Amino acid sequence: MAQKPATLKDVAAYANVSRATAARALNSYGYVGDETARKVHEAAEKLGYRGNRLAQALRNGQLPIIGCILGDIQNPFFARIAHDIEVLARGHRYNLIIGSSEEQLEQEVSLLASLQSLSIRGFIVAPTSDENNFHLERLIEENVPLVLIDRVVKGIECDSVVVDNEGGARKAIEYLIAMGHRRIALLQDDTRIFTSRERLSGYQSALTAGGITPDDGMISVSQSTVEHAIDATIRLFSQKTPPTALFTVDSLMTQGALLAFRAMGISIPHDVSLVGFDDFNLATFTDPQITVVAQPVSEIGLAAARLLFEKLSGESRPPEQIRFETKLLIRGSVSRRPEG
Amino acid sequence: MAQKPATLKDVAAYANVSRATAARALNSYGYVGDETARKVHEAAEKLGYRGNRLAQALRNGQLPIIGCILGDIQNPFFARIAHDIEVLARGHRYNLIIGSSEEQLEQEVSLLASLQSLSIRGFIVAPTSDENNFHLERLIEENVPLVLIDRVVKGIECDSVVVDNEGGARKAIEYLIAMGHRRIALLQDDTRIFTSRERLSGYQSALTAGGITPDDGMISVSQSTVEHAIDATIRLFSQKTPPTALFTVDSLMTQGALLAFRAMGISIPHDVSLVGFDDFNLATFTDPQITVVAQPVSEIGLAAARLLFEKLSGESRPPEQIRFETKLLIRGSVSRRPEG
DNA sequence: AATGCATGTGAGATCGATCTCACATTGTCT
DNA sequence: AGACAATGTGAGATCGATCTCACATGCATT
Repeated sequence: MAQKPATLKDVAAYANVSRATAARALNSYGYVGDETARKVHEAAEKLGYRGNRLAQALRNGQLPIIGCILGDIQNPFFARIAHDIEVLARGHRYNLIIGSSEEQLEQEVSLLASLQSLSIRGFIVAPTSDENNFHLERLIEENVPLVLIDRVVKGIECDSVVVDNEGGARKAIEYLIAMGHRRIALLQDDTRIFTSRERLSGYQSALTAGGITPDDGMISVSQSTVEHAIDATIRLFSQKTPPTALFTVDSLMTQGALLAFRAMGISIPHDVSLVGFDDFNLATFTDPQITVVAQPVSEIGLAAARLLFEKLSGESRPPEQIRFETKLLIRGSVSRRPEG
Repeated sequence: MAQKPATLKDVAAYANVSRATAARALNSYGYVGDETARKVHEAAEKLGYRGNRLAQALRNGQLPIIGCILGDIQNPFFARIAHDIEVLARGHRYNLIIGSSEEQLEQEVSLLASLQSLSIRGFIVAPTSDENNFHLERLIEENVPLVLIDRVVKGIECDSVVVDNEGGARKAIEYLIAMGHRRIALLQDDTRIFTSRERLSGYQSALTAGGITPDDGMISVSQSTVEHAIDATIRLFSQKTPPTALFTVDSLMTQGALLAFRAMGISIPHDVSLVGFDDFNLATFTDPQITVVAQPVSEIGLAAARLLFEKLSGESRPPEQIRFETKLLIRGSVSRRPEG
């Protein structure tokens, strides 16, 4: 059992050279005799030598791992992004550490600290909060490559990849208004979260532009899980004068709303119209099919990883802020409301 | 910019003691004077000292990180498990590295090697293949804590957490047979994969027990993604004498089948009956609601993490093999077939 | 022959934390 | 007083890979 993995010292001893020479041969730098190099490689092969990445990292001050701090890996949006980043990272021989902040600033801060103490230099973060981002500021100051994803933060100058949340929400609400709705509800997660805030703002500005006064009773806040969204939807639609339409800010909440409606015996689009932010697999299977604001999910992770590796390869350029457009996919979950 | 993080040496210098004493004070071991300890803690505070986990890991030979190699993080089943493991790991001050094998043995092997060279000692793996598992054998030999999840491998003696795949599949097929179906198709992923093989075996044994000869034309293999499953389903149901019922082996494939049926204008349960393995959020929202074999997803990650941490804390006991039961949730996607 | 340069190699320092060992102080007991 | 423990501290080794420096060679040029 447990024979330790071979170290460089073992290889050097086996090949009858010094550690320095062995290192030169294996990493091909400096002068090494052909014959010596051959011997070293042979020894490495024989002993099954695979460098200790920990020692290498300690020496050169950084670990080839990308730290990825997301809201929740169970959200298919983040899962897709994580997957895409991992694939790209693999191409650069990087691994991926995924941490969930669970939308807790404290957890985000401590995760980041913990990863930094691993000499990880390269982060992709979906920041939870708009404020108290000293931890991110410090990364920038220390010149650690950082890409913000899905969310940006004021005062933090760095690469970022987001979508046009406000515009997307506005399109959704304008469409609902055009279909005759006036009592339009919003199911969102905490407004500490950037996307939530932006989508709220698109919701509000579209309402106002449509001559409708935003009403706090039309807004419900819940965590972004199917279960919480079910409760929040039920609360929203148990009012005396319930909304005629609902806009949900992410796909888990959309699914929660669907399940809540079913439980309450509310039919879509007959009783209530629904538009969700972020498309999902079964949006076209449900009856009716669900109208959504789609984001180019497959491009977000890719873009973020690309930006990060540019920075990691030492490229120095001004921060790049990528913002993807969203698209309203009109399906069947919205009905025209005659009276308005 | 970029002032380096404080090291133990800095703290020691600031507190006017040696590195050894500073270490003793911070890690509270050995003898340290009260006053000295106070000074050291004060210095650490002032300098914002947070140990370098890399150096610590190099020293004591292991890194407090769990390596988690799953099939595909985009499958909600694995995403849930990863999430649960992460939460538990956080409690032990461990981080989680997630790698996707993408069901490629080669990728699984190289991921594992790469994580091992980080001195990670503690793995949770959903092995891709039943054969050529030298990499896993080596872990066992080297006494590295390993928990297999969702899948076991013959010849590898270690902790594992799986569900009763064969029984679950059998229940599904028996139910379909009882409802009068005889042309029952199977949509599965590669039989290299343990769960796929077990579910296939449950499918076959139930058919045989029901007096039905298994027919290869009734079996379609696809990768476990919604897109691939759509294609595979279409192929399956474009035959001259198409099946009257379909059993799908995971939730992404179930969703693919649903979308394929919609695209082909096939109605459930009127034209085709459907049972899926693994429940999913919208299974009760679709019309009809989808009958599934449910597995206790929330317990799998928890159990795996528990077993792993038992081993990591040095507990030595014979390998524990946990197998959860599955449950057939009868909803509305199966119809009785009069003629049989 | 003396100088220069290209080529090869090894000894030792370094990264940061921790641990062993040796060396001081005290205080306590015979 | 002398012996011995309990307490407190620092010097140096260690983990494994890499890099700098110094030191050899050999060959070609003046």
